[in-house]
Amino acid sequence: MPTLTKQEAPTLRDVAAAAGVTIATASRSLTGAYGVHPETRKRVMETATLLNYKPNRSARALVTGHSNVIGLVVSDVRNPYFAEVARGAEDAAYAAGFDLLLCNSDLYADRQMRYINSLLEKRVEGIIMNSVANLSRKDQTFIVDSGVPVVLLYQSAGGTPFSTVSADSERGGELAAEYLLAHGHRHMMYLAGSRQHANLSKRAQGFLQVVRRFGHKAEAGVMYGTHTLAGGYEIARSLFRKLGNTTAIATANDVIAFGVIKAAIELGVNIPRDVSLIGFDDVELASIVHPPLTTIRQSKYEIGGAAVDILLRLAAGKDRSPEHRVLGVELVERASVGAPPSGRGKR
Amino acid sequence: MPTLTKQEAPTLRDVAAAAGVTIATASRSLTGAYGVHPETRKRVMETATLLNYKPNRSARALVTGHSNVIGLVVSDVRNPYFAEVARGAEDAAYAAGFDLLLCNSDLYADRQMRYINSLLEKRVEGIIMNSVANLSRKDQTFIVDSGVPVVLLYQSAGGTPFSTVSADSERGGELAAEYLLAHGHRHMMYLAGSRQHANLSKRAQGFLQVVRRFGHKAEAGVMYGTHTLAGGYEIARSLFRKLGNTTAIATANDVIAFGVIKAAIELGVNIPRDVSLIGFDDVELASIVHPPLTTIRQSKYEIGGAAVDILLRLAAGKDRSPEHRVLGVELVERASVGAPPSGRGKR
DNA sequence: CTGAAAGCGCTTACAG
DNA sequence: CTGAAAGCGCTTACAG
Repeated sequence: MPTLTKQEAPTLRDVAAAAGVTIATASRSLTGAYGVHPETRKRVMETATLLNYKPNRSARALVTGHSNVIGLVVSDVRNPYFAEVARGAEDAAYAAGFDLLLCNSDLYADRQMRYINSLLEKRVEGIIMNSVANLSRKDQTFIVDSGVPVVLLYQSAGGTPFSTVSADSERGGELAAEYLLAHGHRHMMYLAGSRQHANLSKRAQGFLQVVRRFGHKAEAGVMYGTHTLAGGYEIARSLFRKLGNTTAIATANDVIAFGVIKAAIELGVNIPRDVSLIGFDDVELASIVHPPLTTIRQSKYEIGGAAVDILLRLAAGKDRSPEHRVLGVELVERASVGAPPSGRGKR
Repeated sequence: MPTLTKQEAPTLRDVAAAAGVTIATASRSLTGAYGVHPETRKRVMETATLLNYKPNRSARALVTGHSNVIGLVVSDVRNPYFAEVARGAEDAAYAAGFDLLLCNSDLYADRQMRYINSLLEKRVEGIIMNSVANLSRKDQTFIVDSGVPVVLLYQSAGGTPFSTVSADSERGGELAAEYLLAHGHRHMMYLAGSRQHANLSKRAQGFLQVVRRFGHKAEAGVMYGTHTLAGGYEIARSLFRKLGNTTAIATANDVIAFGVIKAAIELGVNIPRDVSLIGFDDVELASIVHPPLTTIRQSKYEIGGAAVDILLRLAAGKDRSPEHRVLGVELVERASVGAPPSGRGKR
């Protein structure tokens, strides 16, 4: 096989010389600025493709001040929720000619900050971050002061300097509780995931509020952990050992519910016969899990797209005031919720 | 010119001025080049943090010629396989101080090429691409000629100018066939996904070879489609309508198998009682699906990491000769494969 | 419509 | 150890 001779990549100067113009005219021809004679432009374009010219984006970014890059900082793309968000964001970015930098933080503050710094050095046009809750006050201020548009993926706690996009978490939690109560459940357990996670907390809040409003005949406990399959699995294993009178489990996201299902299969617990289960997210796989998971659907892909939308608007204009969007949720009825078993759940 | 107001991001010049040195010394202090007096360096570093200075990566990239960015072009991050690969790649990149640009091509040639061009303009240090099979000869040559290190995520067809990293697809296919045959299956169907996809084809090849070697008493058909949940679902729906004597289904990846499961649940087909199913990948969710999916495990996360490894080596040295890595596979036994039903599968 | 020139913010030989 | 200067590859006022 012939080894390629690594010739230097042609620059604008090469194109200009070959086309018999100055680099100014070459630049104008290539960037589509008007005020160039059509024939000149045509000639430049042709020699550019002939020479296989590719503009150096670093050089362009340096002079224009625009990187056309957006940073996406999520906990972990392997979480199907974030994969959906990432795809939605990437499609929106692609459509606008922007690139997306993927960062997985595992929600570690130091890793998040290292990413933030790196993105800032890259002069990204904006940053999408799932959460900022585990950062210190100082780190948060640092980000605000940097001036980059930031959109967070949870509901605004009010008065945030960051934009936010999220599903209506509280309403989702309410929906889950109402559904469980309607099926006769009175003793429920809420697997809330991380305490610090704003969305998850809101979901728990919505859930607990409805249960509380129901009166003294219903009750719901809360268990915290990590919002992963492994986290749900761990908690479910201990929960199943002393189920007591709880007849239904609600989880802060589908992945936690998947962990519950895994534990149930292993321990021979039948869902929904022995215990009912309702998730949150409606991840694609929720429908093929056993049993198909009843859950609260949120529009993950659209959330990613909306986040990019906001960022593009913020990056384009001089108005940097934050925007907040809340997308609706709906209950998706499948097969993981049934009536409480007759033996348990009654005092 | 008056001094800059505080809104403008401070530049090296600002830091240098504040520290009482030239930008050359400031630069050397910040980049850690040796030959700077410790006290001078200390002073520069302090004023840099004081001014909240962040080096402009575009400027640095322009002069050094190093972007420290790697491009990852996959079909779709929502495919759990790619999510795993992406995470493995991102972790490796992060550890090396590189950033990862995420691109979803849906395997469309034009979208792939637009990404390639964009990455080339960004002067990425390397590109990880799941496949190049659907690109024209011309496009492939274009990529080779560009000189960027590229690693593909499938087994080398031999003599490729690109590096490759993948699991041992053929061996995986063999493993699946051997397992099914050992369980007494003689009439099998292979859901191969896309015809063009090298890995998937290799898997089918390995599978069919073993069946063929078994002799005239065993047979296997092949059905093509898209390698997605929806694709598996579609094919399975039609397959289940006229199952004939086929008693086992093998799929080219887990996601296709998930589609089969979904169709099975809907049509009341019981796996593995009515028909056995074996997947490929061992995606995290494979264990909690109903029934837990027997499948061939490949090390997805490690594949992503290995791809970055190769790229970093290629980017660092002058040796640009491609490298090929094949990672082992293993069968993970769960509950989706059983004996053939007594009624069918016998002539 | 096109050119000459300044400059974006850095790094790095080359001197001293 | 530090400075003066060139230059990376572009874009864009400013003239003509």
